[in-house]
Amino acid sequence: MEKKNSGTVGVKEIARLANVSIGTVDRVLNNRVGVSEKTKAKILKIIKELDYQPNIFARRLASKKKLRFATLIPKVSEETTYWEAPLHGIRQAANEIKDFGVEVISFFFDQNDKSTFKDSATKIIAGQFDGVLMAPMFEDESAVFIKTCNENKIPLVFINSDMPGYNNLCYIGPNLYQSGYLSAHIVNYLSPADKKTLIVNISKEIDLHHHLLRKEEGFRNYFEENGAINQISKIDIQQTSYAHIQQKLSEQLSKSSYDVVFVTNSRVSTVAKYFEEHQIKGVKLIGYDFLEDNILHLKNKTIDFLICQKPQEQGYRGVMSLYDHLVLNTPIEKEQFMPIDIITRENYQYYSN
Amino acid sequence: MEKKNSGTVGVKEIARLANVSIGTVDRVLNNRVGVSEKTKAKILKIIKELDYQPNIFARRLASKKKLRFATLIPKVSEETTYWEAPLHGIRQAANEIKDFGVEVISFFFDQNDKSTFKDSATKIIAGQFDGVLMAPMFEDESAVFIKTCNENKIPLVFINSDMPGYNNLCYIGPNLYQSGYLSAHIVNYLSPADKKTLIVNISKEIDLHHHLLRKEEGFRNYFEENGAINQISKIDIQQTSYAHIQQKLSEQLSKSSYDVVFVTNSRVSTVAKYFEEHQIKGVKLIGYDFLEDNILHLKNKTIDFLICQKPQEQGYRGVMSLYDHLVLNTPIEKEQFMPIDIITRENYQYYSN
DNA sequence: CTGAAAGCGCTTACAG
DNA sequence: CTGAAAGCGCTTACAG
Repeated sequence: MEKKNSGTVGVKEIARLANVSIGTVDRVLNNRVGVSEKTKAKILKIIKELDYQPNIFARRLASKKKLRFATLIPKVSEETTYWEAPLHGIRQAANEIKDFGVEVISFFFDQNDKSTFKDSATKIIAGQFDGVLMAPMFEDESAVFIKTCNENKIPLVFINSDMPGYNNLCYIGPNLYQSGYLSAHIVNYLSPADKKTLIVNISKEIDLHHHLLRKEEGFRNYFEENGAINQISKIDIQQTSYAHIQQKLSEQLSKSSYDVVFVTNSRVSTVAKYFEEHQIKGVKLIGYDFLEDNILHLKNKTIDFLICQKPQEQGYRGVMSLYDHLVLNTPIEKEQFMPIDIITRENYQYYSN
Repeated sequence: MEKKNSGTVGVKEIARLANVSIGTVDRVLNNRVGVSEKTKAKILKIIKELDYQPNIFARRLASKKKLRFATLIPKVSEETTYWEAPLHGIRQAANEIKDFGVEVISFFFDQNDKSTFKDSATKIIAGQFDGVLMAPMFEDESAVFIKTCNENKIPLVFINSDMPGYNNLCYIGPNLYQSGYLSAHIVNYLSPADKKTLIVNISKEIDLHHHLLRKEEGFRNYFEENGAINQISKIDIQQTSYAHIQQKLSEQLSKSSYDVVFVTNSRVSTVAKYFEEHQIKGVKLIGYDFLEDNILHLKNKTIDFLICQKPQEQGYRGVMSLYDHLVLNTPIEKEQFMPIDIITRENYQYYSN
């Protein structure tokens, strides 16, 4: 009467071998309390010897356990649609794991208003979630939130920008310094040999500004380390309205002309708009992110290169990391840097964010 | 006595509503024979009204159905390790879906020996597989194999290179023309303005050669369409030994010097080796593929750019497409072009094949 | 053409 | 601390 399934062993077989019931096997399998050390050891030994692999389908079918993840990222604004992509990735992951009993709930904040971050953070704490994914943009407010999560033993994933020195499960996002470094490397290939380069930082929030400075640092260091001839100027624009940006750019460009302009974030489309309106030609323009506006100017030939770091995948992998950690108990790599993709008008058609 | 699971409906509920047994519901669900048109219609109606979604876990747990996929790609040779990556992707996919009852068996052929392709193809036909993934490198031999698969109603996925006009499930791989076009676009940014460019095709097999010509075509057309000043020469090297390549390159370079050399495949490392041994400097070198040898020369600064098209993902998505088609019954996109990635010495660290 | 029962490999109360 | 039973939502023979 061979009625065993071929090859794979199950709880029943383990129970038989250990002379206990399957209930007891289940208890040690899911390390629940209420098993004597002795029988526990015996069962553990058998499990190991047999290299027992639980059947995830049977487990899911029988289990009623549910997990809940919270995500906390900036909301999509008129100023930038960048955060659509991570949200899309989060939703994709949520969809894939919902059949496995996990629910993902999204919270948002306004990049220009720290209080909205605090409000959402408070809601998440109150919501008793099992895992959290966040974009830690505001340092102080994030630090407070992280501390509370740590106290409640809620695993935290950071995406898009890191906060080193905190107790998070992992970081998934760009290496900012290296992306600036790469940009300089590209610039270095462009003619003429002794180019005049302008770095443009556009950002309202001081906290966000730090990230741009990391890119600037990478950019500058490339030229230093490689001894390339290059004159670098820079301009910080701390208001994001077009009128203001326009005025600042006009001031700067009246003082000097440039061969290359490097915009350290996705606002590059604003600079492109300025170039087009003012008929500025022959200046190589490099910026960040695969956004509709930017792609438009890439097609126009106003923007030459866009650097992009898979924002959608950041959201996707962020949620999946929580799942892998909490459900599958897989070890998670602490720092997961995204590829640094170079997008031009001849390969953007096939790019996947 | 509410013991129904919240929200979701199952076969039991459908059976109750239709006044039949769950066995009958199961029959129409999996469109098996032996149900009267009348009850079938009734059940179908209820399924639709309830928007019934089967529980995949229960299905897998209860089902004993197995599927078998075959893959047919070149074997890794000393000449090139390129095919490690697609194989790796295939294995990754195989691993992910093995719990879902599908087995993936890999067959190989020698790129320099068509008879090995035919041998493996024969084995696959004999093996009665449910789906096939292949790299259709040899046109005539592939055509015969494809025909047999079509007759046996075995779905076919092509990776790496396409064979348009055949009845395949989908193609997953590069747009060769566009990758040549992009390469030219990059070259166009390089100094000096009026560069002398050399195209190098290295390939033994005539069939493979066609693919290189598609890239060359894209490369040349870019300059034509963009009216850029450029002098293009080219050299076809039909033996792949280093001695032969060396001789051919020496001949060519003795006639003229070049600013840029574009190698249309992964053999670019051989050209790099030649440059290093012969102390040729200041020539920009562009080629294909994220292979260990190539990356070495990228780090050396002999190779400037590598174009890469995610070979591992091609294998992964190829197998997954068969799975999605056969198991999940998802619609599959016929042409799936890979991104065209630009790799330099400053971003290769983070590249994922 | 249709139904009733057993079973897939787990987890979940419940009883002791 | 441990066991026996019911059940998760399907599929699979088997009987009629």
